[in-house]
Amino acid sequence: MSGKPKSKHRSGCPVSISLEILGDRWSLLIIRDLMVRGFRTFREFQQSGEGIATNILANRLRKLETSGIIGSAKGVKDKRKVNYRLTEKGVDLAPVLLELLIWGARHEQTGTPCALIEAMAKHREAILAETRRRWRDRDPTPLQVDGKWQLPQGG
Amino acid sequence: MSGKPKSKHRSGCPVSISLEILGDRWSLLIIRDLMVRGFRTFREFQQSGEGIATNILANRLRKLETSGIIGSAKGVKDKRKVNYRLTEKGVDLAPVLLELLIWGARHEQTGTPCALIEAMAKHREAILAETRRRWRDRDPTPLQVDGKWQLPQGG
DNA sequence: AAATATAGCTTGCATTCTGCAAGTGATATT
DNA sequence: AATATCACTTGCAGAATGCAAGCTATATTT
Repeated sequence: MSGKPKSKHRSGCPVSISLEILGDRWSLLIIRDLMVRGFRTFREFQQSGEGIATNILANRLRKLETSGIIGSAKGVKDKRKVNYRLTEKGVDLAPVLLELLIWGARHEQTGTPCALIEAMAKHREAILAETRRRWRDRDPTPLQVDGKWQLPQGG
Repeated sequence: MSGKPKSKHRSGCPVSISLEILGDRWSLLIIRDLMVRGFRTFREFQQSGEGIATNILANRLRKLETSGIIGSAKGVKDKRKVNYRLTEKGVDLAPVLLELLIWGARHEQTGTPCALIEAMAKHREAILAETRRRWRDRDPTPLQVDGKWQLPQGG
């Protein structure tokens, strides 16, 4: 019953508030795995290849859930498993992720072919529309498999 | 002359590499201040209102310069001052910043009016074009003053 | 049914990063 | 000449991170 405000932000700037939630090395990678790789479980995130420690992963999943970006549910077939999924708030991060991808691919040595980068920048809206559609339809197949994009009409 | 690779990345994923550079609570805020508020000096960043510590600020400015996102030059009138500026690589972060802004404004309590958020989302391309133009023309006036956007035809 | 394996964490500990206050050196102003 | 300002640097305490090991619940194998 205290009169204190629940959240104390550094400032009212939306960018600042977004960074308080997402501004670390791991959170957006987890969201990427959920969004484009179709990962659902703790194990999958852990073996994602980036080498996140299990305590950090558990901590980030908890924070993302608290922030309303992801949700979780126990597996029905295998009750040991916990299936994570993006919320609408989470899938709304698709543009952020896509812009980070385009920027990194353009300016850093990532091995991404130039033509592919420019194609992604050009078909930005189509990629985002497909991402949202897949989420709405609960389409479980990954958008990206082994680094290759699975888009309609081969964008 | 060693055969070691200069940079060891967690993975080749562009998102991952972008986050190794930008994935913290402060870097993108400094870029925001350069891009939309017209800040140029250490003092200005420090007094930006978010409360960054001076050692962290110095560290981030150094890292951003090493990454080629910003450049710096001693002041000509006042030689104590160091003027920072975005490089092209830095200004290419405008879409990332804008998407973070739109996401935060949509999903968090930032006091941003709904109408303004949707206007920004709608006029995305115009805002980005204006940002790039201002950078190319070295237009020194801030894009945003006291939280109000200074855009042609009042977008 | 008992033993073993797997999934999703938690714990302990050493290292690194962060935040805060104070201090420093090079200009600039009074 | 004294004082102020700018851009940092330093010291230190506390928080976050990375790594290995352990733990509990459920599933699979024998």
